[in-house]
Amino acid sequence: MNVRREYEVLRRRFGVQRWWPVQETPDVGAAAFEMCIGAILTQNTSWQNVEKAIESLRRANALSLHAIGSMRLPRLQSLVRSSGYYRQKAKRLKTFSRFVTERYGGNFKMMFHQPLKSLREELLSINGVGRETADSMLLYAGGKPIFVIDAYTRRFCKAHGVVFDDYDDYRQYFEERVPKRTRFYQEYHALIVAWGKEQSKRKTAR
DNA sequence: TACCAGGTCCTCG
DNA sequence: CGAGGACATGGT
Repeated sequence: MNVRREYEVLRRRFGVQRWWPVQETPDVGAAAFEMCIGAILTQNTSWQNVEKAIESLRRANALSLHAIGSMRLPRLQSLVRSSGYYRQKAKRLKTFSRFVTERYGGNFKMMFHQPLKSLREELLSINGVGRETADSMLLYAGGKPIFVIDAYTRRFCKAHGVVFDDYDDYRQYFEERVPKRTRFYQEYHALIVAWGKEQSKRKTAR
């Protein structure tokens, strides 16, 4: 497929998405942390359910490294319950928070100051953080130029006759065909999600 | 009622 | 490795 052209097609069809402008928020650290939490909670789960969980965390004043790290597990489980797999996810949130606390002395933002490649490796070493989750964190929280591949992206590719076996092949496919710019990657992925949602809506309407 | 949703990890052969 | 299963809620 013509990856550049398909971007324009999506852009005309769905308009500007501008997901989570973390870099333009007053408290960049807080917004980035929330983005990372969202990335874990959304694993194989609808965003709608994730939003409820994030709202619960916010109301409980629990959207911080320290809060999640020190909270009792059952309490955290009940706060993220609506996101599904809630025992597993509560544990993953804790693992992630503890990792950052130990590795960076609780200075969450410092994490994104190291070289991209080693940072990605590091994220992947955390239990509960796989490639899509790591890349979402890098792209949307860290503002790093990494193209995120998810179920929608694979479906989008397939619809255009492009199929690979491996996750990283998809990533490479996009990255070598569009300008290496964070904003562009963010917007493109968001547009693919918009496309994917419309597809599933249409399917159920048939 | 059944099926799906922006994955990841573990186990077994 | 690689296939298969577990994890769980909320919406349609």
